[in-house]
Amino acid sequence: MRTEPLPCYDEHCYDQNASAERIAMAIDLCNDRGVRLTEMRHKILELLWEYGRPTGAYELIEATTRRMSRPIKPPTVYRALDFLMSQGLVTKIESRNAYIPCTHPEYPHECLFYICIECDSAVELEDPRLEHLISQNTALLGFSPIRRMVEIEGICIHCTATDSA
Amino acid sequence: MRTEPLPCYDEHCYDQNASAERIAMAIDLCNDRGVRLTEMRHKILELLWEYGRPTGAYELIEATTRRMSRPIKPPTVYRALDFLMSQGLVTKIESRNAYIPCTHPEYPHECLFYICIECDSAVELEDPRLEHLISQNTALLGFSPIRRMVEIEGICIHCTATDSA
DNA sequence: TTAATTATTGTTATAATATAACATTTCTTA
DNA sequence: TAAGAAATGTTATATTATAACAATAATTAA
Repeated sequence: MRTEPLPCYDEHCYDQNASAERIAMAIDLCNDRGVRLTEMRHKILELLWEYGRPTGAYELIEATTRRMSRPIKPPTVYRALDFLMSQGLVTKIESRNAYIPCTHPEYPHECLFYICIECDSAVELEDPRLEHLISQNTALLGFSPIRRMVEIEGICIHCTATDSA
Repeated sequence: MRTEPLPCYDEHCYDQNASAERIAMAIDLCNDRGVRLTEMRHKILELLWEYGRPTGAYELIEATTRRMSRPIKPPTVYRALDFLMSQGLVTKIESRNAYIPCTHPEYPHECLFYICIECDSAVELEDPRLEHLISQNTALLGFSPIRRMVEIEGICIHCTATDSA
């Protein structure tokens, strides 16, 4: 069972592991948009990058409580998560009730998550063909899409290797 | 806000609204597989077809309690749902914490759900291209998929018409 | 055909996830 | 600096789901 972050297979992604760079990007992005990445929001985004895997809200509540040496309550963390999601900085993995930092908040995108049920890693991919395919279906149905969730659970390459070793 | 069931756009689907036929199909399928569609499981599947939309577990608990004139507790309903999901008769809509009967339990399939955030309807589509696309990505990642969730939230054609009227 | 075994359901309690409502603090800007 | 807006703190509770063990029903083996 691996817990370290996995590399990103997206050509746009220069370094998925660089938590500090991700935070810097988030700060810039919030400045550009005129929204505030407050201390609480910052800390929670930072924690999510450190964890590098889908993380539950209550795990984040405990982590911020430890890190800030005072009790942080659920609404505080949920509100920060709502903000981060509204800015595309974080995505909720619905099938796990867990939150993961977004690799590419800088431009709008539709992503797929490949989630390993053994090591809990999640890889984010973008695939324009998926968007195309969904667009075709929505046109056929007369459906106006707003939010898309594509989550594929399975066994990642590392755990497959470990399992067979 | 519409609540009646929507037609199925899948060419394999001869009549999505025929709850009785769906139940008959489930009975046959369970017989063939040597598993038991008990009274409780039957009732809950029936309720799901009657509701015709993603339905929460606690809504089902209340409905079975009414229908059976005695208190049905959460574990009973959750266990029935687990069984129905294991047989492909029901799918959980993860983004809503809700359950919906599956249009095509008779053969293995990967489906997409188009969920209307106004009328709560959910249309199930199958699209082999999605499967193909995901297979390509999983091959690239060395990822072995087990379970796939594709949920698209938006506004359905009926609500779009109603909204603009 | 009954006893043993397994599968299912009942029951109680509680875990895990999330939000409502209102008070307080912090930030922005007039 | 005061007023208004935004964010956070706090308490309580809603919602979703499962653990653990008891009782019952169905199936199988003797």
